Amino acid sequence: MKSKATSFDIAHMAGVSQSTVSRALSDSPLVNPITREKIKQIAKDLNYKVDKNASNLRKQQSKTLALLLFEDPTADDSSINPFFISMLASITKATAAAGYDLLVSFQNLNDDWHAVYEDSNKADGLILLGYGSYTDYEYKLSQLEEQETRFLRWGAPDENHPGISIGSDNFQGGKIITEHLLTLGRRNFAFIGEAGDGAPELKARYLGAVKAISNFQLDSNEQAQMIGQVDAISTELDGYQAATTLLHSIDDNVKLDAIFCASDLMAIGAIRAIKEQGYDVPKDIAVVGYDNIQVSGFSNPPLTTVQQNAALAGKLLVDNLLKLIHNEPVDDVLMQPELIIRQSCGNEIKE
Amino acid sequence: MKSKATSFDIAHMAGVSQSTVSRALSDSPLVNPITREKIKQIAKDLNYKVDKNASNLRKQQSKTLALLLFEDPTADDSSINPFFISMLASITKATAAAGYDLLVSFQNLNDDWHAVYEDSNKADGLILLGYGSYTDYEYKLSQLEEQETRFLRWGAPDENHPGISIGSDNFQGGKIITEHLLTLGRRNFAFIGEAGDGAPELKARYLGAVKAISNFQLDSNEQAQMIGQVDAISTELDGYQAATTLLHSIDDNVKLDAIFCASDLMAIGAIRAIKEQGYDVPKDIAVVGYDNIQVSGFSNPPLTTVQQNAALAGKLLVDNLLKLIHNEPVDDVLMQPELIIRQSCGNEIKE
DNA sequence: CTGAAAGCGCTTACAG
DNA sequence: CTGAAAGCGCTTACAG
Repeated sequence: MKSKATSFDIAHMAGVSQSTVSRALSDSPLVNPITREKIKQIAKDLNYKVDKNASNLRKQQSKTLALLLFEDPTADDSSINPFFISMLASITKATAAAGYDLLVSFQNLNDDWHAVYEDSNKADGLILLGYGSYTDYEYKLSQLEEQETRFLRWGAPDENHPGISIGSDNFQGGKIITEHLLTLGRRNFAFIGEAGDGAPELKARYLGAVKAISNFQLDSNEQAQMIGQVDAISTELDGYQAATTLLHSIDDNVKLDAIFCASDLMAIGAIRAIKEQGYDVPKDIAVVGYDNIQVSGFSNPPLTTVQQNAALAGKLLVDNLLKLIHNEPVDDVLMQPELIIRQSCGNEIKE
Repeated sequence: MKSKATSFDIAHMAGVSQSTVSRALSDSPLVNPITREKIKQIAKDLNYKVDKNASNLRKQQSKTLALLLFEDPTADDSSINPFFISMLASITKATAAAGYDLLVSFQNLNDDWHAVYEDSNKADGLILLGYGSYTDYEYKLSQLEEQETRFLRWGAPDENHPGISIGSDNFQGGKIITEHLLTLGRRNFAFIGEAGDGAPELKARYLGAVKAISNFQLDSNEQAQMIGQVDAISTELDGYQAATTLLHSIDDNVKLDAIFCASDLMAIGAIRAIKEQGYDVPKDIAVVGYDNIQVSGFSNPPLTTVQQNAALAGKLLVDNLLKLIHNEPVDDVLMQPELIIRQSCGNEIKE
């Protein structure tokens, strides 16, 4: 490989000092415009680019952000949470728009990841993206904070977690979609998805559903209830199995008429199971999901679901992280999800 | 922010020279084991991490790879080619496994992207990922090559393109899926997807289909033909519109019985259009796609399609790029795609 | 407006 | 096995 030109080479060719080259290329007003143009032309001819390692070292910054993605270790490439994919895209774009580079890393919760990027000056700040329990994680977050690493977490703001976070209001999401089902006349609900502390996002969706039901009872004096809940993580197969279990375990006297799945993929699996058992969706049982992944518009029936705004989320994460880096104050943000109504909730039973 | 510890701080605390600290932390055998452990302990206590900018500057490397993703500028975040998402994941993992970091960037074909990363010493090599015409692109590739930038391109190996590439055999993919349809008794084909030079990957799929048909005629002396082709880019809507156009334009005397779509998303749109026109899939018209995206297993009917091995592709790209960086010889690779048989091709008509 | 010089934090030949 | 020193390629105070 040809050895690359340095600012000294340019200086030599332009007949000026290396300092002047550096100034000219960074558009310093201190340089004579004619000199500047001459230097820029030479730099262009030589395809000279400022060495980032040197300039970052000198300036003590990296103009780089790092995205740490925490995934379920069992997930293979194709099963990465689709919402995260959208986030990844929007984060990448927002980062580029701000003139920063993005270092992407898929992390395992067990890795010794904390602080590596920022501490080694490869990144000016970190974005942590991942669902799930942060218990193992707590300690590392505190460490990040203690080291005064600039980082932002995707997830529900929570006083028990160190650092600032931007998240979607999962409780509200579970509430509005359940309210919609109640409006449509559904009364006997089941939830497919983990509702324990290991999956706080899903738990919040569950609690939102429960809240909607109890509000409804209070307001209308009508009966409505959550009659079942089955743990399930994320895939189509998880949803299929959970729904199968659910249908077998439900008391025949109670007519289950709505299943709220904590993810679209699980909802699609649940629909498959329900059909197999001879029920119709949505006539017998309404099924709704969460995420509004691309598939959900094309499932049969098309899925009613809750959408989180990934584009906005990515932009907020990047913009606020940059504020943090520039020592500007940043607050937690709780984004409101949006209800996407399609056919799987049974709108037609009202006709 | 606390100012970070440097190797001099460690040296001072350990009562040794800074050189010894550097050696100890890089596990040089030149350091007394006891000294080394002492230094490592202090470094750990201080949460010291080697400054990458400094060490990279000194070593003239970055231990970083850059992934440049070229997307259709019209695509929004959610419509990024699903295959690329899988690639992104596998590339990320392969990069991490090799001890490298990954810089990710979504590029516009018009950007002045060429060479920036490597020339500025932010990356040791580049991976270029994107479908479509490389005409605008050609010049920049030559420049990369001229500058002796280490880069690898995803796409069909092609003598007209500078540089080494790893790609999937799209011609073969189009051929095998068409052969499968022929085996199932389909005779009158249409292709949905661009078949021009602007989309060489899709064109190759089309040509593979045409080849399968002409081979079949030769071998069996039976009639089979490609009776239509409609340009379409990528989305469900594109497929829907293209199929609608197709059904309206086809001569009534010829019974179209198979549509090969250049992507799964378009196939799903095509199925929707076909059903709307009152035809059954696959009874009247078989529909097959390409990509094997997650949706395709859940469409109605489930989609027969062609799968490219993204996990292997990502690994090959990274491994071979590293070889290039280490001045080892690397060849073009043409990967063989795999036929995924589901119901949309009409297997049941043989029963 | 320009140049000489210091220094960012490392790694590594050189000398011992 | 260890240390003193050079130098990677920049940016930027300092002096003019």
